[in-house]
Amino acid sequence: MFGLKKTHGCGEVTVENEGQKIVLMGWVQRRRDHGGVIFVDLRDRSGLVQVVFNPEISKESFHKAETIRSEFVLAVSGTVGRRPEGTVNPNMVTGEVEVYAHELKILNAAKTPPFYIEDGVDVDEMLRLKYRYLDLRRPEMQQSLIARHKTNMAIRRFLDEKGFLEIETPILANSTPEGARDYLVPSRVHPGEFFALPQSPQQFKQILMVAGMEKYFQIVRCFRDEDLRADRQPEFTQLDIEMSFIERDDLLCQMEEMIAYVFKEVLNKDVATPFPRITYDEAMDRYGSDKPDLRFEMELVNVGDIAAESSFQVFKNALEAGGQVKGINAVGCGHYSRKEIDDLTKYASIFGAKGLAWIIVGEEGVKSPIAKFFTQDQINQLINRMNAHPGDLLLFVADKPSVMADSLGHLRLEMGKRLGLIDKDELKFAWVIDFPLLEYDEEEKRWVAMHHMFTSPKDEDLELLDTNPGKVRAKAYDMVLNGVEIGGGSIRIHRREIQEKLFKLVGFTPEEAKAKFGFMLDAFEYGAPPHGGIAFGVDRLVMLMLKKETIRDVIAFPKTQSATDLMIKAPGPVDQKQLKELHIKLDILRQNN
RNA sequence: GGAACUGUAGUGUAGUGGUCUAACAUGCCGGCCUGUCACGCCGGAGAUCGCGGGUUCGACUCCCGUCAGUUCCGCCA
Repeated sequence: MFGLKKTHGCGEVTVENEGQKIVLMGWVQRRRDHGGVIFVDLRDRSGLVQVVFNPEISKESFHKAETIRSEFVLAVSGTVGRRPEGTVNPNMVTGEVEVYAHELKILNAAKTPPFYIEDGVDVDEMLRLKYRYLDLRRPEMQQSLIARHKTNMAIRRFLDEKGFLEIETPILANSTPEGARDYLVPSRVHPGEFFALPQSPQQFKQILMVAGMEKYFQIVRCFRDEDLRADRQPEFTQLDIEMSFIERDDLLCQMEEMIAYVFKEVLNKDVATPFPRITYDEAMDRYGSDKPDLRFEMELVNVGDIAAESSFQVFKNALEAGGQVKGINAVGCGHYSRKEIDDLTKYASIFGAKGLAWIIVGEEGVKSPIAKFFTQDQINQLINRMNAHPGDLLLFVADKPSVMADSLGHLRLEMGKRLGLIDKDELKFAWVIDFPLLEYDEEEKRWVAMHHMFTSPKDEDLELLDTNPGKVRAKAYDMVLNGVEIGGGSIRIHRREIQEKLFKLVGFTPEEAKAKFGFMLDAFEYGAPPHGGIAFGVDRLVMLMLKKETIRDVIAFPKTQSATDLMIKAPGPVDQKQLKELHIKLDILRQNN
C-alpha cells in the first residue's frame, strides 16, 4: 500500500533490535529540529520512540522531516541503534535506543490539534469531548480503554470456564412499569406504538432460565433516561448474570471469585475473599448508607437516649416524631472556625438536614451552642459514647431516619476526605445483604419494590407480607467497593402465589400484571427453576479499578451532563419526512425548521 | 425542576470600576542551530474578554437574564 509494512510498535523497540531494519508507523508526538539533525518522537498505541533524521543517512528523508508537524502520520523505515553515550533518556521506556531513518513517508498531514496530546492535560472537558478522537490518542485514555478491554476479556474467560453462556437479548424491547424513565423508539410498522430500550435485560434473562440455559451472562448496553452524574450515563454497560439451581451464597461466592480473578488479571492485584457481609440495617445504622465506604471508621453513633434526657427541644422533637439522633466524631477538628462549621451545616442541609449540632471538646470543658441544654453528666456521656478527646469536633444530626442517615452519612464521607482518612490504594469490598423488599412511596401512597418486582422475600419473612410489608427482607444483595455500588441482584421469585402477592402489594390488579408481565407469568407456569442473578456496572467497575473520578473517562464516547454528544452533535432534529413515516407530530415550535 | 462553581488569543491562566491600546506561559508562523528529548536563541502573528440587556461619565470587572460545561439535590426498581 505504502510500499512499507509496519514491523514494530514504537514503544516496543528495544536494544534487542539493535542493528535491525524496522518499519514504524505512527503519529508525531514532537519534533525537535536542530538545524543539522532532526529528532522526532513517534507515537503509536504501544508508546514512543525517538527517530533521528540525519542528512548523512538520507538527505531526502531529512528534508521531508523539515516539513512535518505535530500529529502528522508517518511511516519510517530505519535502523535501530543504541543511543550514543550520554544521550540515553531514562524517562523513556525506549530511551536507550533510537531509530535512524532511511526512508520517510508522510502518510498524512495534520492540523495543529486544539490541545496537547499528552497525559495529565488540564483542558476543558467540552473540547475533549468535541475532539474525542484526539483526546483518545492520549496514552492515559488509550490505557483506560485497553484496561476496559482486558476486563471484558477476563470476565468472558472466567465465566466461559465456569460454564456460562453469553446470550444476546433484544435492544428493541418494551416499556415496563416502575423503574427509570424509558428511551422510546417509535414503531413505523405499528403507528402509535413504541419500543423501549432496555433499562436492563432483567426479564429476558429470567426467561432464559425458564428456557433451561442455567448459566447466562452478557456484557450489555442498558438505557435509562434520567439525569446524569459523574457515575451515571444514559447508556451504560452492565455485566448481566443469571443462574439456575443456586442459592444466594452460591452466587455471592462465585462473584467474589470472578471479581478477584478480574483484578488479578487486569491489575495484578490480589483481592481477599470472601468479602465481608453487612446487612442493610447494619450499614444504615453504622454508616448512614447502603453502600458504605469501609476504608475508614468514623461510624455513626446513636445518642438518642442521651438526647432524650436533655432539654434540647430540637433533638427531643425529632425523637418524638420517630426520628433519630446520631453523631460522628471528626477527630482533631476542634479548631474549626464558625465559618467552617457553617459550611458543614450547609453541606448537611443539601441532604435535607434542618440543622447540624456541634460540640467542640476542649481540655477544659466543651464549646457548643447546645451545651446549655445538657447537664455536665450528659455531656460526659456524649463524650464517652463518641470516644471523643480534647481537640475533637462532634457533629450531630436529628431527623427522621432516612434524612439523618443521608446527611450524616454524607458528612462522614466528607470528613473522611478532609481528614485524609481514605487510602486511595485500598480496595474495600463488601456485600450489603438483606435489603428491604419494599419501600413506601409517600407520593404515590403505595408500596414499591426496592429492587424489582421479581425479587424473592426471605423465607423466614414470608408471613410478614400480609402483616407488615415494610419489615419484609429480600434475598437481594449489592456488591460495594469503596463506597460505590458496583453490582446488585437478587434471588428471584419462582413461585406463582408469591409473585401474585407481590403484584398485589405494589398495587397491580391481576389484569395489569397480566398486561405487563403476562409473558413471564406464562413462562413461570411451565416449570421455572429456582434462579437468581446479579448485574455489575462495568463502567463503574473499570472507573474504580483505574481510580478515575468519572465513568466518562472509561467510556470511549460519553455524553455530557445534559445528555448530548458534542462530537456527533446528538441528539439532533430529523426530517419532516421521517417524522411523518413514524406518525409523529411535534407539539413544540422549532425555529428555522 | 433546584443549588453551586466555571466561561478572557489555539490551549492553560492573570487581570475585581479608569495607561486594558488586555498580561504571562505554552502552542502557532518565520529565521538560526548536528545530540536534543518540555531542545535552545531571535523575530512575528494571534482575543470583538460565552451571548443579550442593564447600572455608570466609563464595564473583562458590578447587576439581571441566557447559553454551555462540571459537581451535587430531586430523579436513577
